[in-house]
Amino acid sequence: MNKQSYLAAAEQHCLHRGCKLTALRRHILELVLEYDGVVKAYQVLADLQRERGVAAPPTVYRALDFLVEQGLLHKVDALNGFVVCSHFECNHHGLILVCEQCGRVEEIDASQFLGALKEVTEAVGFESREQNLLLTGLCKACHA
Amino acid sequence: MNKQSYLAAAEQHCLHRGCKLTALRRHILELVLEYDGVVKAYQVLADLQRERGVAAPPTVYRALDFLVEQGLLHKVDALNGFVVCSHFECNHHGLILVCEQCGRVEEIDASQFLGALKEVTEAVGFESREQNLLLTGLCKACHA
DNA sequence: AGGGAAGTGTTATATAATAACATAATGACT
DNA sequence: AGTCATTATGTTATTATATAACACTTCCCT
Ligand SMILES: [Zn+2]
Ligand SMILES: [Zn+2]
Ligand SMILES: [Zn+2]
Ligand SMILES: [Zn+2]
Repeated sequence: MNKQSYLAAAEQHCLHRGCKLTALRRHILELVLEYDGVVKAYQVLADLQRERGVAAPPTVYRALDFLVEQGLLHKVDALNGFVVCSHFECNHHGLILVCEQCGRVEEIDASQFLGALKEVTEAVGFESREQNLLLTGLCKACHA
Repeated sequence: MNKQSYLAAAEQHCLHRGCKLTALRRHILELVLEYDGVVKAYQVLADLQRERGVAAPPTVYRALDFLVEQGLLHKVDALNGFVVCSHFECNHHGLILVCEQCGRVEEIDASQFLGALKEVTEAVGFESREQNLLLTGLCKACHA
Protein backbone atom coordinates (compact mmCIF):
# COMPACT_ATOMS: atom_id res chain seq x y z
CA MET A 1 0.00 0.00 0.00
CA ASN A 2 1.46 3.37 -0.95
CA LYS A 3 1.34 6.39 1.26
CA GLN A 4 -1.53 8.13 -0.48
CA SER A 5 -3.88 5.20 -0.25
CA TYR A 6 -2.75 4.56 3.28
CA LEU A 7 -3.67 8.11 4.22
CA ALA A 8 -7.01 7.85 2.46
CA ALA A 9 -7.77 4.61 4.26
CA ALA A 10 -6.68 6.15 7.53
CA GLU A 11 -9.05 9.04 6.99
CA GLN A 12 -11.94 6.68 6.36
CA HIS A 13 -10.94 4.63 9.37
CA CYS A 14 -11.18 7.68 11.61
CA LEU A 15 -14.51 8.73 10.15
CA HIS A 16 -15.95 5.30 10.81
CA ARG A 17 -14.78 5.63 14.36
CA GLY A 18 -16.51 8.96 14.73
CA CYS A 19 -13.56 11.29 14.75
CA LYS A 20 -11.53 13.27 12.31
CA LEU A 21 -8.11 12.97 10.82
CA THR A 22 -7.52 16.69 10.77
CA ALA A 23 -4.93 18.37 8.59
CA LEU A 24 -2.44 18.46 11.43
CA ARG A 25 -2.97 14.87 12.44
CA ARG A 26 -2.78 13.76 8.87
CA HIS A 27 0.40 15.69 8.33
CA ILE A 28 2.04 14.19 11.39
CA LEU A 29 1.05 10.78 10.17
CA GLU A 30 2.71 11.65 6.88
CA LEU A 31 5.87 12.62 8.70
CA VAL A 32 5.89 9.32 10.53
CA LEU A 33 5.37 7.48 7.27
CA GLU A 34 8.55 9.03 5.93
CA TYR A 35 10.54 6.85 8.28
CA ASP A 36 11.24 3.16 8.23
CA GLY A 37 10.62 1.48 11.54
CA VAL A 38 10.49 3.15 14.92
CA VAL A 39 10.03 6.90 15.04
CA LYS A 40 10.53 9.14 18.04
CA ALA A 41 8.24 11.99 18.98
CA TYR A 42 11.11 14.44 18.93
CA GLN A 43 12.13 13.38 15.46
CA VAL A 44 8.69 14.31 14.25
CA LEU A 45 8.86 17.49 16.26
CA ALA A 46 12.13 18.40 14.60
CA ASP A 47 10.61 17.77 11.18
CA LEU A 48 7.69 19.97 12.04
CA GLN A 49 9.98 22.72 13.30
CA ARG A 50 11.97 22.52 10.10
CA GLU A 51 8.79 23.14 8.18
CA ARG A 52 6.99 25.68 10.29
CA GLY A 53 9.73 27.40 12.20
CA VAL A 54 8.15 26.74 15.54
CA ALA A 55 6.40 23.77 17.01
CA ALA A 56 6.08 22.58 20.58
CA PRO A 57 6.01 19.09 22.02
CA PRO A 58 2.29 19.04 22.85
CA THR A 59 1.44 19.57 19.21
CA VAL A 60 3.26 16.40 18.29
CA TYR A 61 2.31 14.34 21.31
CA ARG A 62 -1.38 15.11 20.95
CA ALA A 63 -1.38 14.02 17.36
CA LEU A 64 0.67 10.90 18.04
CA ASP A 65 -1.58 9.95 20.95
CA PHE A 66 -4.59 10.40 18.74
CA LEU A 67 -3.10 8.21 16.05
CA VAL A 68 -2.26 5.54 18.59
CA GLU A 69 -5.78 5.70 19.94
CA GLN A 70 -7.16 5.17 16.46
CA GLY A 71 -4.86 2.22 15.93
CA LEU A 72 -2.91 3.87 13.15
CA LEU A 73 0.27 3.81 15.16
CA HIS A 74 1.54 1.56 17.89
CA LYS A 75 3.51 2.86 20.82
CA VAL A 76 6.76 1.05 21.42
CA ASP A 77 7.43 1.62 25.09
CA ALA A 78 10.75 -0.11 25.21
CA LEU A 79 12.13 2.34 22.67
CA ASN A 80 10.10 5.44 23.47
CA GLY A 81 8.88 5.39 19.95
CA PHE A 82 6.06 4.77 17.55
CA VAL A 83 5.56 2.51 14.57
CA VAL A 84 3.03 2.66 11.79
CA CYS A 85 0.44 -0.07 11.86
CA SER A 86 -0.11 -1.30 8.37
CA HIS A 87 -3.27 -3.23 9.08
CA PHE A 88 -5.28 -1.02 11.34
CA GLU A 89 -8.50 -2.15 9.71
CA CYS A 90 -8.49 -5.59 11.22
CA ASN A 91 -8.94 -5.85 14.93
CA HIS A 92 -5.53 -7.19 15.72
CA HIS A 93 -3.03 -7.33 18.50
CA GLY A 94 0.39 -6.64 17.22
CA LEU A 95 3.61 -8.40 17.91
CA ILE A 96 6.44 -6.06 17.12
CA LEU A 97 9.78 -7.57 16.28
CA VAL A 98 12.79 -5.32 16.53
CA CYS A 99 16.14 -6.45 15.20
CA GLU A 100 18.88 -5.68 17.68
CA GLN A 101 21.44 -5.51 14.95
CA CYS A 102 19.98 -3.56 12.06
CA GLY A 103 17.08 -1.85 13.82
CA ARG A 104 14.54 -3.13 11.36
CA VAL A 105 11.02 -3.40 12.66
CA GLU A 106 8.41 -5.88 11.62
CA GLU A 107 4.92 -6.21 12.94
CA ILE A 108 3.22 -9.52 12.67
CA ASP A 109 -0.31 -10.34 13.53
CA ALA A 110 -0.32 -12.51 16.61
CA SER A 111 -3.95 -12.15 17.50
CA GLN A 112 -4.30 -15.85 18.04
CA PHE A 113 -1.31 -16.06 20.30
CA LEU A 114 -2.23 -12.97 22.22
CA GLY A 115 -5.80 -14.09 22.56
CA ALA A 116 -4.62 -17.27 24.18
CA LEU A 117 -2.38 -15.24 26.39
CA LYS A 118 -5.31 -13.14 27.45
CA GLU A 119 -7.12 -16.26 28.56
CA VAL A 120 -4.22 -17.23 30.74
CA THR A 121 -4.03 -13.86 32.38
CA GLU A 122 -7.76 -13.76 32.90
CA ALA A 123 -7.50 -17.10 34.65
CA VAL A 124 -5.61 -15.33 37.42
CA GLY A 125 -8.05 -12.43 37.40
CA PHE A 126 -5.86 -10.03 35.49
CA GLU A 127 -7.50 -7.75 32.96
CA SER A 128 -4.75 -7.03 30.50
CA ARG A 129 -4.91 -3.83 28.56
CA GLU A 130 -4.91 -4.10 24.83
CA GLN A 131 -1.34 -3.66 23.92
CA ASN A 132 1.44 -4.64 21.69
CA LEU A 133 4.24 -6.89 22.66
CA LEU A 134 7.71 -6.09 21.65
CA LEU A 135 10.38 -8.67 21.12
CA THR A 136 14.00 -8.06 20.41
CA GLY A 137 16.15 -10.47 18.49
CA LEU A 138 17.67 -10.95 15.09
CA CYS A 139 15.78 -10.50 11.86
CA LYS A 140 15.91 -12.91 8.98
CA ALA A 141 18.69 -11.03 7.24
CA CYS A 142 20.86 -10.60 10.33
CA HIS A 143 20.80 -14.08 11.82
CA ALA A 144 21.41 -15.77 8.50
CA MET B 1 11.00 -15.39 51.49
CA ASN B 2 11.84 -12.51 53.79
CA LYS B 3 14.08 -9.66 52.85
CA GLN B 4 17.15 -10.88 54.66
CA SER B 5 17.15 -14.27 53.03
CA TYR B 6 16.32 -12.69 49.69
CA LEU B 7 19.35 -10.46 50.00
CA ALA B 8 21.54 -13.34 51.01
CA ALA B 9 20.34 -15.39 48.06
CA ALA B 10 20.84 -12.41 45.77
CA GLU B 11 24.40 -12.08 46.99
CA GLN B 12 25.09 -15.74 46.26
CA HIS B 13 23.40 -15.42 42.89
CA CYS B 14 25.75 -12.63 41.91
CA LEU B 15 28.80 -14.48 43.13
CA HIS B 16 27.85 -17.49 41.05
CA ARG B 17 27.59 -15.22 38.10
CA GLY B 18 31.04 -13.85 38.71
CA CYS B 19 30.22 -10.42 40.01
CA LYS B 20 29.58 -8.71 43.27
CA LEU B 21 26.58 -7.36 45.05
CA THR B 22 28.44 -4.46 46.57
CA ALA B 23 27.24 -2.51 49.57
CA LEU B 24 25.73 0.16 47.37
CA ARG B 25 24.01 -2.27 45.04
CA ARG B 26 22.75 -4.26 47.96
CA HIS B 27 21.43 -1.16 49.63
CA ILE B 28 19.62 -0.04 46.52
CA LEU B 29 18.10 -3.47 46.24
CA GLU B 30 16.97 -3.08 49.85
CA LEU B 31 15.36 0.23 49.00
CA VAL B 32 13.51 -1.37 46.10
CA LEU B 33 12.37 -4.19 48.35
CA GLU B 34 10.74 -1.66 50.66
CA TYR B 35 8.13 -1.05 47.99
CA ASP B 36 5.35 -3.24 46.77
CA GLY B 37 5.30 -3.58 43.03
CA VAL B 38 6.75 -1.15 40.55
CA VAL B 39 9.43 1.23 41.73
CA LYS B 40 10.77 4.23 39.88
CA ALA B 41 14.41 5.17 39.71
CA TYR B 42 13.71 8.61 41.10
CA GLN B 43 11.82 7.17 44.04
CA VAL B 44 14.92 5.23 44.97
CA LEU B 45 17.01 8.30 44.32
CA ALA B 46 14.84 10.32 46.69
CA ASP B 47 15.18 7.64 49.35
CA LEU B 48 18.92 7.70 48.95
CA GLN B 49 19.01 11.47 49.15
CA ARG B 50 16.95 11.36 52.32
CA GLU B 51 19.57 9.09 53.83
CA ARG B 52 22.81 10.56 52.60
CA GLY B 53 21.97 14.15 51.88
CA VAL B 54 23.19 13.99 48.31
CA ALA B 55 22.88 11.40 45.60
CA ALA B 56 22.85 11.72 41.85
CA PRO B 57 20.90 9.81 39.20
CA PRO B 58 23.85 7.80 37.87
CA THR B 59 24.38 6.26 41.28
CA VAL B 60 20.89 4.84 41.21
CA TYR B 61 20.70 3.98 37.53
CA ARG B 62 23.99 2.11 37.58
CA ALA B 63 22.87 -0.02 40.46
CA LEU B 64 19.44 -0.65 38.99
CA ASP B 65 20.91 -1.58 35.64
CA PHE B 66 23.25 -3.98 37.35
CA LEU B 67 20.41 -5.59 39.25
CA VAL B 68 18.39 -5.96 36.06
CA GLU B 69 21.38 -7.52 34.35
CA GLN B 70 21.70 -10.06 37.13
CA GLY B 71 18.02 -10.89 36.89
CA LEU B 72 17.20 -9.59 40.35
CA LEU B 73 14.95 -6.91 38.95
CA HIS B 74 12.89 -6.67 35.81
CA LYS B 75 12.55 -3.46 33.90
CA VAL B 76 8.99 -2.35 33.23
CA ASP B 77 9.30 -0.22 30.13
CA ALA B 78 5.66 0.71 29.93
CA LEU B 79 5.85 2.34 33.34
CA ASN B 80 9.47 3.46 33.42
CA GLY B 81 9.93 1.33 36.47
CA PHE B 82 11.44 -1.75 38.01
CA VAL B 83 10.07 -4.75 39.82
CA VAL B 84 11.74 -7.28 42.04
CA CYS B 85 12.00 -10.77 40.58
CA SER B 86 11.26 -13.23 43.31
CA HIS B 87 12.57 -16.29 41.55
CA PHE B 88 15.77 -15.21 39.93
CA GLU B 89 17.35 -18.56 40.70
CA CYS B 90 15.37 -20.59 38.27
CA ASN B 91 15.99 -19.89 34.64
CA HIS B 92 12.53 -18.60 34.08
CA HIS B 93 10.96 -16.75 31.26
CA GLY B 94 7.74 -15.75 32.72
CA LEU B 95 4.92 -13.41 32.11
CA ILE B 96 4.93 -10.34 34.28
CA LEU B 97 1.58 -8.75 34.97
CA VAL B 98 1.68 -5.21 36.23
CA CYS B 99 -1.39 -3.42 37.53
CA GLU B 100 -1.52 0.09 36.13
CA GLN B 101 -3.57 1.29 39.04
CA CYS B 102 -2.08 -0.13 42.21
CA GLY B 103 1.31 -1.13 40.85
CA ARG B 104 0.96 -4.69 42.07
CA VAL B 105 3.05 -7.19 40.19
CA GLU B 106 2.50 -10.84 39.55
CA GLU B 107 4.64 -13.25 37.61
CA ILE B 108 2.97 -16.27 36.11
CA ASP B 109 4.37 -19.18 34.22
CA ALA B 110 3.88 -18.94 30.49
CA SER B 111 6.34 -21.49 29.22
CA GLN B 112 3.82 -23.13 26.93
CA PHE B 113 3.13 -19.79 25.31
CA LEU B 114 6.71 -18.89 24.88
CA GLY B 115 7.04 -22.00 22.78
CA ALA B 116 4.08 -20.98 20.69
CA LEU B 117 5.48 -17.49 20.45
CA LYS B 118 8.81 -18.76 19.22
CA GLU B 119 7.00 -20.69 16.50
CA VAL B 120 5.14 -17.59 15.40
CA THR B 121 8.24 -15.47 15.17
CA GLU B 122 10.32 -18.18 13.53
CA ALA B 123 7.66 -18.49 10.87
CA VAL B 124 8.74 -15.06 9.65
CA GLY B 125 12.42 -15.79 10.12
CA PHE B 126 12.88 -13.82 13.30
CA GLU B 127 15.18 -15.21 15.94
CA SER B 128 13.80 -13.79 19.17
CA ARG B 129 16.05 -13.42 22.14
CA GLU B 130 14.86 -15.09 25.31
CA GLN B 131 13.12 -12.55 27.40
CA ASN B 132 10.32 -11.87 29.77
CA LEU B 133 7.00 -10.72 28.53
CA LEU B 134 5.35 -7.94 30.37
CA LEU B 135 1.72 -6.98 30.29
CA THR B 136 0.07 -4.02 31.89
CA GLY B 137 -3.55 -3.93 32.88
CA LEU B 138 -5.74 -4.14 35.95
CA CYS B 139 -5.29 -6.68 38.68
CA LYS B 140 -8.07 -8.72 40.21
CA ALA B 141 -8.62 -6.21 43.00
CA CYS B 142 -8.57 -3.12 40.82
CA HIS B 143 -10.84 -4.15 37.98
CA ALA B 144 -13.50 -5.59 40.27
C1' DA C 1 54.40 -1.45 46.14
C1' DG C 2 52.71 -1.00 41.20
C1' DG C 3 49.05 -1.03 38.00
C1' DG C 4 44.88 -2.28 35.72
C1' DA C 5 39.93 -3.06 36.32
C1' DA C 6 35.79 -2.17 38.50
C1' DG C 7 33.07 0.78 41.21
C1' DT C 8 31.50 5.23 42.80
C1' DG C 9 31.14 10.45 43.03
C1' DT C 10 30.04 14.60 40.67
C1' DT C 11 28.58 17.93 37.31
C1' DA C 12 26.26 18.81 33.45
C1' DT C 13 23.26 17.71 29.86
C1' DA C 14 20.22 15.09 26.87
C1' DT C 15 15.83 13.11 26.07
C1' DA C 16 10.89 12.34 26.88
C1' DA C 17 6.43 13.84 28.36
C1' DT C 18 2.87 16.71 30.52
C1' DA C 19 0.47 20.76 32.96
C1' DA C 20 -1.90 24.80 32.45
C1' DC C 21 -3.90 28.26 30.14
C1' DA C 22 -4.98 30.97 25.77
C1' DT C 23 -6.87 31.10 21.26
C1' DA C 24 -9.08 29.34 17.20
C1' DA C 25 -12.06 26.45 14.56
C1' DT C 26 -16.10 23.65 14.20
C1' DG C 27 -20.76 22.49 14.25
C1' DA C 28 -25.41 22.25 16.35
C1' DC C 29 -29.27 24.98 17.42
C1' DT C 30 -32.03 28.83 17.46
C1' DA D 1 -26.53 35.21 10.99
C1' DG D 2 -25.81 34.79 16.07
C1' DT D 3 -25.11 32.05 20.25
C1' DC D 4 -22.80 28.63 22.55
C1' DA D 5 -20.67 24.32 23.66
C1' DT D 6 -17.16 21.26 21.99
C1' DT D 7 -13.05 20.10 19.94
C1' DA D 8 -8.66 21.23 18.29
C1' DT D 9 -4.49 23.80 18.29
C1' DG D 10 -1.03 27.25 20.03
C1' DT D 11 2.04 28.61 23.65
C1' DT D 12 4.83 28.74 27.80
C1' DA D 13 6.68 26.50 31.39
C1' DT D 14 7.80 22.64 33.94
C1' DT D 15 8.30 17.87 35.27
C1' DA D 16 10.11 13.33 34.54
C1' DT D 17 13.46 10.09 32.82
C1' DA D 18 18.08 8.87 31.51
C1' DT D 19 22.92 9.37 30.06
C1' DA D 20 27.67 11.55 29.01
C1' DA D 21 31.92 12.71 30.66
C1' DC D 22 35.40 12.91 33.77
C1' DA D 23 37.49 12.52 38.49
C1' DC D 24 38.53 9.72 42.20
C1' DT D 25 38.61 5.59 44.89
C1' DT D 26 38.72 0.76 45.95
C1' DC D 27 39.81 -3.81 44.93
C1' DC D 28 42.56 -7.39 43.38
C1' DC D 29 46.38 -9.50 41.09
C1' DT D 30 51.17 -9.79 40.39
ZN1 LIG E 1 -0.80 -3.13 14.12
ZN1 LIG F 1 18.40 -7.18 11.30
ZN1 LIG G 1 11.23 -12.91 37.15
ZN1 LIG H 1 -4.36 -3.29 41.03
